[in-house]
Amino acid sequence: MIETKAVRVRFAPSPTGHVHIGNIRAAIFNWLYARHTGGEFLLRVEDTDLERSTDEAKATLREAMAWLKLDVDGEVMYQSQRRAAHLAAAGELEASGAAYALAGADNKGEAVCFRMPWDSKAYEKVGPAKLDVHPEVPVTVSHAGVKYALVSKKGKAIEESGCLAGFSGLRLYDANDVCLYELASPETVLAGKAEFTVEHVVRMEFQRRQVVFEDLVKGRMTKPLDGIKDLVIVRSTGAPVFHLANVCDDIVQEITHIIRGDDHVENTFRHILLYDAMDQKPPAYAHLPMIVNAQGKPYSKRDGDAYVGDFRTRGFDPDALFNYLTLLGWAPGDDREKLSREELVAAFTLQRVRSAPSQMDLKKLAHMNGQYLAELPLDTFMEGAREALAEHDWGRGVNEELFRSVCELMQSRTQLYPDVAVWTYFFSDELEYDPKGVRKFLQKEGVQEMLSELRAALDSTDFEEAPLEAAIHAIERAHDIKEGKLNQPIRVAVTATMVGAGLYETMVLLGRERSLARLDYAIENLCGEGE
RNA sequence: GCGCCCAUCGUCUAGUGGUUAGGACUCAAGGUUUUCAUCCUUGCAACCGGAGUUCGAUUCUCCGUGGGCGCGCCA
Repeated sequence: MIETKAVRVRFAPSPTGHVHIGNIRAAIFNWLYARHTGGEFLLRVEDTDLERSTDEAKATLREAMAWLKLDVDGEVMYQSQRRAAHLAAAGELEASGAAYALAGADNKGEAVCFRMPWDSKAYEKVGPAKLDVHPEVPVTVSHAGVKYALVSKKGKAIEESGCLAGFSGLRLYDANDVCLYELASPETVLAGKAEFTVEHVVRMEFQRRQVVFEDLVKGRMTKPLDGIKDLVIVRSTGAPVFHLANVCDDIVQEITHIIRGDDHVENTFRHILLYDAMDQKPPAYAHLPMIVNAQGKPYSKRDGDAYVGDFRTRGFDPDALFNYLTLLGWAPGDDREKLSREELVAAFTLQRVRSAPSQMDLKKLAHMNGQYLAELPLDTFMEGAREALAEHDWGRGVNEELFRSVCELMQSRTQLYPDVAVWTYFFSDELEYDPKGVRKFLQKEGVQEMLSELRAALDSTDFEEAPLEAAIHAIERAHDIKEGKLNQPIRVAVTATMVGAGLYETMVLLGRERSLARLDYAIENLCGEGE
């Protein structure tokens, strides 16, 4: 019988700035996985870099998560408070011989360095390796690794180094094919009892080994051990390094699945060895593809739209953004795209995550946002609209009843909240008439006359949809033009634009006084033949 | 430079050893609508290249090419 441990995942951002769209996507995937499996979603704030971590960043982080409704289970862990535990772990590693002291380059003290273990379950033999070495640079072999120089195409020396474990069965040869050195007993070297510097080496041979782990989205991952370096886990200042803190805390929080950005793949090869050295079983890993900008490049500080808060101020709905971001690098496998939280939770699996980077498409996001806005409860829509309206002078302190009616009328045709900028004509009398509309619909033969007649007729017309329509149609019939032909001229006259909701409804909302005043203004000042 | 990873319409993606390679956004053309939006119909548009395996490769393998990531006493 297999006992399956309850899933525990975490989002572990470092609060050094605004929350990046890629970061929050990692949070979303973690959250989805936790909810899908009935596990727990933890938050760990990695604020060990005290100089760059700010309270403001911590606050915006929590805001962004709350906005996207990413509810956290359990206590939030602040990594800065775990420093003692991290240092203790480093001490144990050093005591057991798994880590060693490293003299600081600037003589400021000793750092602690984790040595890639000589043996591990994660290693796998891949056969012999042969490397050409630059003869003028001596090869050094010590418990801290092997340093050597390869030869570039132009004959220059390229300095390289790798952990000692990467060079099992190492042999160094000179130009006469004489073996100058053989790593016969790694124990002696590992214990720091012997160190070698060998000159005039032109070739090195060793048994290549690689580190292996199974990634839930990328599959089997391998990396040659000789390309891996030992890892500083405590700085010479005495501060624990990310790698140590990260692994220690994941152990303490009993994290079962680490779901994070692709940029951490390389760390994983070393982290699993750290787990090993601490006698812990590594968690499962899932590395998510990166999100890139419209140029196909990673988001940088120059991309203003990379921060979660920006999406909010630009008028996106959190559920729409959540839905869209979920679809970046993941798909349910059928043709569904607009999915509710529940549907997303039900459908989400790590197996279906892609492993190629994907680009944001703001147009598609906006389209989806429009769908979400249209379905929002009126009161929720009003909140967002009110916020966006407050950006405009004419949009503050508006009549509540009118505002509600306008929202009702316009909700279905609003894609982004800032689109409410076009609602001016409902709330203000300072209108800027669309010149194209004026030319096309008002400065036409007969329009002035018909509008005048309509104006007169409206004095005795109820401002309700049906009577308005009837009155307009009567004029049209009298002038022998198609019903509806007069609507656009009227629209331009009373709203100053060519687009909007139904004309009759719009006029009702505008009310008699405003509608007639604008009609008067238009007849007097805007009509007449254009030249 | 070295290492790891990736590659289907412009973009997000589905999919298969034999399919008219499907959907969505965008764009274009129609229809509905008093206009706009919604909605509906139609259209444009993709398997990076080359070898190999195979009766057959977009799919499997290898080699290129392109892209991303990593190579810190940052996280």
